[in-house]
Amino acid sequence: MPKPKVSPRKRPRQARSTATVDAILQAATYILVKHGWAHFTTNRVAERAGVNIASLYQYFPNKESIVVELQRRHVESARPDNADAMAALQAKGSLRGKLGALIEASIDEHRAAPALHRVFAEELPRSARRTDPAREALVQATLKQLVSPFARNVPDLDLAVFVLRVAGHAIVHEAANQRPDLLARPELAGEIVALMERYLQRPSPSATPHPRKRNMRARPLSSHS
Amino acid sequence: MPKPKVSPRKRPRQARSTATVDAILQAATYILVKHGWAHFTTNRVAERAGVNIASLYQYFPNKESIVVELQRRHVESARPDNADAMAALQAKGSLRGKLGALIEASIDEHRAAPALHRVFAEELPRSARRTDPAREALVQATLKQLVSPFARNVPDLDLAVFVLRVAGHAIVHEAANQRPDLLARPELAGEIVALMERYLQRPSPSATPHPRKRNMRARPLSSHS
DNA sequence: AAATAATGTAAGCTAAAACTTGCTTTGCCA
DNA sequence: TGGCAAAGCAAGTTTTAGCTTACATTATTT
Repeated sequence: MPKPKVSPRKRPRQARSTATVDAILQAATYILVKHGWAHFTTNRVAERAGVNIASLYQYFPNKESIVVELQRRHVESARPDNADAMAALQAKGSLRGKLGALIEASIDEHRAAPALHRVFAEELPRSARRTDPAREALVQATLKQLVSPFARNVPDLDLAVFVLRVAGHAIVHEAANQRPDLLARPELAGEIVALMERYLQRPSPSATPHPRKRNMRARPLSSHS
Repeated sequence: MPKPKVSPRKRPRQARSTATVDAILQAATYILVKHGWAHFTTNRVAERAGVNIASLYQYFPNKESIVVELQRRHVESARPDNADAMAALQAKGSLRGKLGALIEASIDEHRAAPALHRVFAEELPRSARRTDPAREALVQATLKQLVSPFARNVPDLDLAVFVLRVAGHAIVHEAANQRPDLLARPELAGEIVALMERYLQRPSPSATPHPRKRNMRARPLSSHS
């Protein structure tokens, strides 16, 4: 399989052409969000952008490259936020504070453009998706650095960090896409922090493993189907 | 937009034709798993199945209907497992036992056909995806029933159940798709249970909010970036 | 202001992929 | 064993969508 091109075949040099490119990307965003990848065609994008299809192909070598550029601009615009979040992270001394800053940043990012975010994460085929495994690994490592000083009675820190990372992201992502009402509520971040914090800081194993005495107050009201 | 048809235009009546349908579905599975939705074409499916394209269209009105049937059979085959899991759930008295049974069932389900599961969840376009919102709501309600007797100091049970449901599923799903090594490890279920259990059973609010005395042993080794 | 480069567009081409038509073969049943 | 319905297939048709060619227009440079 030949690696598909991704970089534009021509760089816009005049104001006119950068406006054209912007129009194309804006139209592409609209089509993707409104109709999904299945109906995302170059002809349609060009039509909605009000530019000729041939002009589109002057700046984008193929269909995929349009959404690649969209994703590039998307993460680009999120970078300053990430920098802020990182600074805030260093400032907080407590685990709770650090986790809170992290989650808030993630929620903000999802709030910014939830529909587009969903398309990138769920709708694109693998060929057009910018999966950056290096970035994933970096996040994993950073998170591990962050939480490791606070972990108590965690048998496998790598496993725990995986659990935390996936859970945290999934909750925010799912709320953004399926339950915008939840994303809007201020308690959400606190709940995720609680989930993570208590998972990381467990009582010493000797306290729990006594099997008797466990359910002195845990009997349900009625546990029928 | 006219609702696309989904039911076969002709029901197979002889053994020969049910074999044809099976061959089509098997080929469809192969193509989907191996090459993804982008390369999933009716001609290709028919070719691999060794049946004529016209025969395919005798039993499937269109391309989408093939993967819809695939999904139908998939959940069909998972149903007995679910029944078993439900029975096991009732048997366990403790929260830990119930959660453990639930997670184990989910892990088993993902272990059974991880590649196909991934395709259904991540690769299909919305038009071909069988999202059953009623089922989602049912899961949410069932889970709430299950955990509500055990929740301690949880401010909003609905929110908490959302958090649990999404986190649990995401961890298993992500492990199945990105980290098969993790899915194979027996500790995984225990970790997820720990995450859920401790999140649900929190100390009374008056115990934590003393800000001093918090970090008597939590100072990191070295917290440089 | 002429030359040249950048940008824009009308009108297609092409290949692929969804889907049909018309006919033959196969199996069931009296 | 002949009649009939189910099943199968060769060879299309048609539409769609990615992409190109050849030319026209607009800006920049000297």
